[in-house]
Amino acid sequence: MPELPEVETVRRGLERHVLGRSIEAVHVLHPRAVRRQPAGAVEFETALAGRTLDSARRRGKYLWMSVGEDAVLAHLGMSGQLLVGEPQRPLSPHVRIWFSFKDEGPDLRFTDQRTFGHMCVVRDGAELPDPIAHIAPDPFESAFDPVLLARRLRQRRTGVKRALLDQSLVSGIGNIYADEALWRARLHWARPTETLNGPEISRLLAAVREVLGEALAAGGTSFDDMYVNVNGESGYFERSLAVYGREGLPCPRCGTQVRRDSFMNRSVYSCPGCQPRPRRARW
DNA sequence: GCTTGCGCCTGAATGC
DNA sequence: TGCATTCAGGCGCAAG
Repeated sequence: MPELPEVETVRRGLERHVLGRSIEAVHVLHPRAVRRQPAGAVEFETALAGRTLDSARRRGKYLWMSVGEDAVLAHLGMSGQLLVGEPQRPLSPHVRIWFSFKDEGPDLRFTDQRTFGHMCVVRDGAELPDPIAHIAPDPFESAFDPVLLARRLRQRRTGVKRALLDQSLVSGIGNIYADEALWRARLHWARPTETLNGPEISRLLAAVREVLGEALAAGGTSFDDMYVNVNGESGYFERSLAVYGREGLPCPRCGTQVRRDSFMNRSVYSCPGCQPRPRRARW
Protein backbone atom coordinates (compact mmCIF):
# COMPACT_ATOMS: atom_id res chain seq x y z
CA MET A 1 0.00 0.00 0.00
CA PRO A 2 1.63 3.25 -1.06
CA GLU A 3 1.97 5.57 1.92
CA LEU A 4 4.45 8.43 2.31
CA PRO A 5 7.69 6.35 2.17
CA GLU A 6 6.55 4.47 -0.93
CA VAL A 7 5.37 7.63 -2.71
CA GLU A 8 8.63 9.42 -1.86
CA THR A 9 10.58 6.44 -3.25
CA VAL A 10 8.55 6.74 -6.47
CA ARG A 11 9.08 10.53 -6.58
CA ARG A 12 12.84 10.07 -6.39
CA GLY A 13 12.66 7.51 -9.16
CA LEU A 14 10.71 9.90 -11.38
CA GLU A 15 13.22 12.64 -10.66
CA ARG A 16 15.98 10.36 -11.81
CA HIS A 17 14.35 8.75 -14.84
CA VAL A 18 11.82 11.12 -16.43
CA LEU A 19 12.51 14.74 -15.45
CA GLY A 20 13.77 16.96 -18.25
CA ARG A 21 12.32 14.63 -20.89
CA SER A 22 9.71 15.58 -23.47
CA ILE A 23 6.53 13.55 -23.70
CA GLU A 24 5.73 12.29 -27.17
CA ALA A 25 2.28 10.87 -26.47
CA VAL A 26 0.00 9.84 -23.62
CA HIS A 27 -2.49 6.99 -23.94
CA VAL A 28 -5.25 6.57 -21.37
CA LEU A 29 -6.12 2.87 -21.42
CA HIS A 30 -8.77 2.97 -18.67
CA PRO A 31 -11.09 5.99 -18.22
CA ARG A 32 -11.35 5.49 -14.45
CA ALA A 33 -7.67 6.36 -14.10
CA VAL A 34 -8.48 9.95 -15.16
CA ARG A 35 -11.89 10.24 -13.48
CA ARG A 36 -10.90 13.55 -11.84
CA GLN A 37 -10.05 15.07 -15.22
CA PRO A 38 -13.02 17.37 -15.93
CA ALA A 39 -13.25 16.70 -19.69
CA GLY A 40 -11.92 13.15 -19.56
CA ALA A 41 -9.20 11.14 -21.26
CA VAL A 42 -8.77 13.17 -24.45
CA GLU A 43 -8.21 16.36 -22.46
CA PHE A 44 -5.61 14.58 -20.30
CA GLU A 45 -3.78 13.19 -23.32
CA THR A 46 -3.71 16.42 -25.34
CA ALA A 47 -2.72 18.54 -22.34
CA LEU A 48 0.47 16.53 -21.88
CA ALA A 49 1.57 15.60 -25.40
CA GLY A 50 4.70 17.53 -26.38
CA ARG A 51 5.30 18.91 -22.87
CA THR A 52 8.45 18.53 -20.77
CA LEU A 53 8.36 17.26 -17.18
CA ASP A 54 10.19 19.86 -15.07
CA SER A 55 10.00 18.84 -11.43
CA ALA A 56 8.53 16.14 -9.19
CA ARG A 57 7.05 17.22 -5.86
CA ARG A 58 5.09 15.46 -3.15
CA ARG A 59 2.80 16.15 -0.22
CA GLY A 60 1.74 13.16 1.83
CA LYS A 61 0.68 10.48 -0.63
CA TYR A 62 0.14 12.84 -3.57
CA LEU A 63 2.81 13.66 -6.09
CA TRP A 64 2.83 16.06 -9.00
CA MET A 65 5.15 16.87 -11.87
CA SER A 66 5.26 20.35 -13.38
CA VAL A 67 4.76 20.75 -17.11
CA GLY A 68 5.17 24.49 -17.68
CA GLU A 69 2.14 26.30 -16.22
CA ASP A 70 0.40 23.02 -15.50
CA ALA A 71 1.19 19.94 -13.50
CA VAL A 72 0.24 16.29 -13.72
CA LEU A 73 -1.07 15.22 -10.32
CA ALA A 74 -1.02 11.57 -9.28
CA HIS A 75 -2.31 9.45 -6.42
CA LEU A 76 -1.40 5.76 -6.39
CA GLY A 77 -4.45 4.67 -4.39
CA MET A 78 -3.99 1.16 -3.07
CA SER A 79 -2.29 -0.66 -5.89
CA GLY A 80 -0.92 2.05 -8.21
CA GLN A 81 2.62 1.87 -9.56
CA LEU A 82 4.59 4.21 -11.80
CA LEU A 83 7.01 2.03 -13.71
CA VAL A 84 9.77 3.01 -16.12
CA GLY A 85 11.16 0.46 -18.54
CA GLU A 86 12.06 -0.51 -22.06
CA PRO A 87 9.32 0.74 -24.42
CA GLN A 88 9.33 -2.60 -26.30
CA ARG A 89 8.28 -4.67 -23.28
CA PRO A 90 4.77 -6.16 -23.38
CA LEU A 91 1.86 -4.13 -22.03
CA SER A 92 0.52 -5.72 -18.85
CA PRO A 93 -3.28 -5.86 -18.49
CA HIS A 94 -3.26 -3.44 -15.54
CA VAL A 95 -1.54 -0.55 -17.32
CA ARG A 96 -4.00 2.35 -17.12
CA ILE A 97 -1.94 5.24 -18.58
CA TRP A 98 1.04 4.99 -20.87
CA PHE A 99 3.55 7.81 -21.46
CA SER A 100 6.05 7.65 -24.32
CA PHE A 101 8.93 10.09 -24.74
CA LYS A 102 10.53 11.78 -27.74
CA ASP A 103 13.96 10.41 -26.91
CA GLU A 104 15.07 6.77 -27.10
CA GLY A 105 14.86 6.29 -23.33
CA PRO A 106 12.45 4.27 -21.18
CA ASP A 107 8.71 4.89 -21.14
CA LEU A 108 6.49 5.46 -18.09
CA ARG A 109 3.46 3.32 -17.24
CA PHE A 110 0.82 3.94 -14.59
CA THR A 111 -0.23 0.45 -13.55
CA ASP A 112 -3.08 -0.02 -11.10
CA GLN A 113 -4.84 -3.30 -10.49
CA ARG A 114 -7.64 -2.00 -8.25
CA THR A 115 -8.05 1.38 -9.99
CA PHE A 116 -8.25 3.41 -6.76
CA GLY A 117 -5.41 5.59 -8.01
CA HIS A 118 -5.81 8.41 -10.49
CA MET A 119 -4.03 11.14 -12.43
CA CYS A 120 -5.18 14.54 -13.67
CA VAL A 121 -3.75 17.71 -15.19
CA VAL A 122 -4.10 20.80 -12.99
CA ARG A 123 -2.83 24.38 -12.88
CA ASP A 124 0.52 24.47 -11.12
CA GLY A 125 -0.07 27.02 -8.37
CA ALA A 126 2.58 28.64 -6.19
CA GLU A 127 2.10 26.16 -3.36
CA LEU A 128 -0.27 23.28 -3.90
CA PRO A 129 -2.45 22.21 -6.81
CA ASP A 130 -6.12 23.08 -6.13
CA PRO A 131 -7.40 19.50 -5.73
CA ILE A 132 -5.06 18.91 -2.80
CA ALA A 133 -5.39 22.28 -1.06
CA HIS A 134 -7.07 20.49 1.87
CA ILE A 135 -4.18 18.05 2.43
CA ALA A 136 -2.18 18.97 5.55
CA PRO A 137 1.64 19.07 5.53
CA ASP A 138 3.34 15.73 6.09
CA PRO A 139 5.80 15.24 8.98
CA PHE A 140 8.85 15.75 6.75
CA GLU A 141 7.83 19.15 5.37
CA SER A 142 9.17 22.44 6.71
CA ALA A 143 5.53 23.61 6.86
CA PHE A 144 4.72 20.83 9.34
CA ASP A 145 3.83 22.41 12.68
CA PRO A 146 3.82 19.94 15.59
CA VAL A 147 2.36 22.48 18.03
CA LEU A 148 -0.57 23.20 15.72
CA LEU A 149 -1.11 19.49 15.12
CA ALA A 150 -1.15 18.79 18.87
CA ARG A 151 -3.75 21.52 19.37
CA ARG A 152 -5.92 20.23 16.52
CA LEU A 153 -5.65 16.65 17.82
CA ARG A 154 -6.95 17.69 21.22
CA GLN A 155 -9.81 19.62 19.64
CA ARG A 156 -11.00 16.51 17.83
CA ARG A 157 -13.68 14.26 19.25
CA THR A 158 -12.51 11.01 17.75
CA GLY A 159 -10.11 8.10 18.20
CA VAL A 160 -6.39 8.59 17.68
CA LYS A 161 -6.06 6.15 14.78
CA ARG A 162 -8.87 7.75 12.83
CA ALA A 163 -7.15 11.11 13.40
CA LEU A 164 -3.81 9.78 12.10
CA LEU A 165 -5.52 8.58 8.92
CA ASP A 166 -7.20 11.96 8.36
CA GLN A 167 -5.06 13.56 5.63
CA SER A 168 -6.43 17.03 6.41
CA LEU A 169 -4.86 16.80 9.88
CA VAL A 170 -1.49 15.25 9.00
CA SER A 171 -0.74 13.62 5.66
CA GLY A 172 1.21 10.62 4.47
CA ILE A 173 0.09 8.09 7.10
CA GLY A 174 -1.97 5.08 6.05
CA ASN A 175 -3.16 1.94 7.78
CA ILE A 176 0.25 0.24 8.09
CA TYR A 177 2.27 3.11 9.52
CA ALA A 178 -0.59 4.28 11.78
CA ASP A 179 -0.58 0.89 13.52
CA GLU A 180 3.21 0.77 13.70
CA ALA A 181 3.49 4.32 15.11
CA LEU A 182 0.80 3.67 17.73
CA TRP A 183 2.62 0.51 18.80
CA ARG A 184 5.92 2.37 19.11
CA ALA A 185 4.21 5.09 21.15
CA ARG A 186 2.41 2.48 23.30
CA LEU A 187 -0.96 4.02 22.58
CA HIS A 188 -4.20 2.18 21.90
CA TRP A 189 -5.83 3.00 18.56
CA ALA A 190 -9.21 3.86 20.16
CA ARG A 191 -7.79 6.39 22.61
CA PRO A 192 -9.94 9.56 22.46
CA THR A 193 -7.74 12.32 21.05
CA GLU A 194 -8.93 14.89 23.60
CA THR A 195 -7.49 12.77 26.43
CA LEU A 196 -3.94 12.71 25.01
CA ASN A 197 -1.53 14.69 27.13
CA GLY A 198 1.53 16.62 25.89
CA PRO A 199 4.12 13.88 26.40
CA GLU A 200 1.86 11.29 24.73
CA ILE A 201 1.39 13.48 21.67
CA SER A 202 5.14 14.16 21.49
CA ARG A 203 5.81 10.44 21.75
CA LEU A 204 3.30 9.72 19.00
CA LEU A 205 4.70 12.33 16.61
CA ALA A 206 8.23 11.10 17.25
CA ALA A 207 7.07 7.54 16.53
CA VAL A 208 5.37 8.64 13.30
CA ARG A 209 8.52 10.40 12.10
CA GLU A 210 10.68 7.46 13.13
CA VAL A 211 8.61 4.78 11.43
CA LEU A 212 8.13 6.78 8.22
CA GLY A 213 11.85 7.61 8.14
CA GLU A 214 12.94 4.02 8.65
CA ALA A 215 10.49 2.79 6.01
CA LEU A 216 11.78 5.38 3.55
CA ALA A 217 15.37 4.28 4.18
CA ALA A 218 14.26 0.70 3.45
CA GLY A 219 12.59 1.71 0.20
CA GLY A 220 9.08 1.20 1.54
CA THR A 221 6.88 -1.75 2.49
CA SER A 222 5.53 -4.25 -0.01
CA PHE A 223 2.79 -6.85 0.14
CA ASP A 224 2.12 -9.21 -2.75
CA ASP A 225 3.98 -6.95 -5.18
CA MET A 226 1.29 -4.30 -4.70
CA TYR A 227 3.89 -1.64 -4.29
CA VAL A 228 7.22 -1.36 -6.10
CA ASN A 229 9.54 1.50 -7.00
CA VAL A 230 9.73 2.85 -10.56
CA ASN A 231 12.10 0.03 -11.51
CA GLY A 232 9.68 -2.61 -10.24
CA GLU A 233 11.79 -3.45 -7.16
CA SER A 234 10.18 -4.06 -3.77
CA GLY A 235 11.08 -2.31 -0.54
CA TYR A 236 12.09 -4.40 2.44
CA PHE A 237 10.48 -2.61 5.39
CA GLU A 238 7.91 -5.40 5.69
CA ARG A 239 10.53 -7.35 7.67
CA SER A 240 10.60 -4.57 10.28
CA LEU A 241 6.86 -4.48 11.01
CA ALA A 242 6.09 -5.10 14.67
CA VAL A 243 2.30 -5.56 14.60
CA TYR A 244 0.81 -4.90 11.15
CA GLY A 245 -0.30 -8.16 9.52
CA ARG A 246 0.99 -10.18 12.51
CA GLU A 247 -2.21 -11.34 14.21
CA GLY A 248 -1.50 -14.10 16.74
CA LEU A 249 2.29 -13.65 16.57
CA PRO A 250 4.22 -12.46 19.62
CA CYS A 251 4.76 -8.73 20.17
CA PRO A 252 8.49 -8.09 19.63
CA ARG A 253 8.56 -6.02 22.84
CA CYS A 254 6.56 -8.00 25.40
CA GLY A 255 5.66 -11.30 23.73
CA THR A 256 1.87 -10.88 24.07
CA GLN A 257 -0.03 -12.14 21.01
CA VAL A 258 -0.80 -9.37 18.51
CA ARG A 259 -4.51 -8.78 18.17
CA ARG A 260 -6.54 -7.77 15.13
CA ASP A 261 -9.71 -5.68 15.39
CA SER A 262 -12.01 -4.25 12.74
CA PHE A 263 -12.72 -0.58 12.50
CA MET A 264 -13.68 1.71 9.61
CA ASN A 265 -14.06 -1.43 7.47
CA ARG A 266 -10.39 -2.25 7.83
CA SER A 267 -8.00 -4.02 10.17
CA VAL A 268 -6.24 -2.60 13.20
CA TYR A 269 -3.31 -4.51 14.68
CA SER A 270 -2.14 -3.85 18.22
CA CYS A 271 -0.49 -5.45 21.23
CA PRO A 272 -2.89 -5.85 24.19
CA GLY A 273 0.13 -5.88 26.52
CA CYS A 274 1.86 -2.68 25.41
CA GLN A 275 -1.24 -0.83 24.20
CA PRO A 276 -3.93 -1.33 26.84
CA ARG A 277 -7.45 -0.47 25.80
CA PRO A 278 -8.64 2.78 27.41
CA ARG A 279 -11.69 2.64 29.69
CA ARG A 280 -13.38 5.11 27.40
CA ALA A 281 -12.65 4.04 23.83
CA ARG A 282 -13.66 5.97 20.74
CA TRP A 283 -13.43 5.19 17.05
C1' DG B 1 -18.27 22.76 11.06
C1' DC B 2 -17.30 18.37 12.54
C1' DT B 3 -17.84 13.34 12.66
C1' DT B 4 -19.10 9.05 10.62
C1' DG B 5 -20.12 5.62 7.13
C1' DC B 6 -20.57 4.20 2.37
C1' DG B 7 -19.24 3.23 -2.45
C1' DC B 8 -15.85 2.75 -5.62
C1' DC B 9 -12.78 -1.67 -7.65
C1' DT B 10 -10.27 -6.15 -8.57
C1' DG B 11 -8.33 -10.53 -7.64
C1' DA B 12 -7.07 -13.74 -4.13
C1' DA B 13 -8.88 -16.45 -0.60
C1' DT B 14 -12.55 -18.75 1.44
C1' DG B 15 -17.11 -21.08 1.87
C1' DC B 16 -20.72 -23.98 0.24
C1' DT C 1 -15.23 -28.44 -9.76
C1' DG C 2 -17.58 -24.25 -9.92
C1' DC C 3 -19.98 -20.54 -8.33
C1' DA C 4 -20.82 -17.00 -4.72
C1' DT C 5 -19.15 -14.30 -1.07
C1' DT C 6 -15.70 -11.87 1.64
C1' DC C 7 -11.80 -9.12 2.23
C1' DA C 8 -8.15 -5.61 1.54
C1' DG C 9 -7.45 -0.47 1.31
C1' DG C 10 -7.57 5.46 0.45
C1' DC C 11 -10.34 8.84 -0.87
C1' DG C 12 -14.38 11.81 -1.74
C1' DC C 13 -18.80 12.58 -0.75
C1' DA C 14 -23.15 12.68 1.72
C1' DA C 15 -25.74 12.17 5.78
C1' DG C 16 -26.26 12.95 10.56
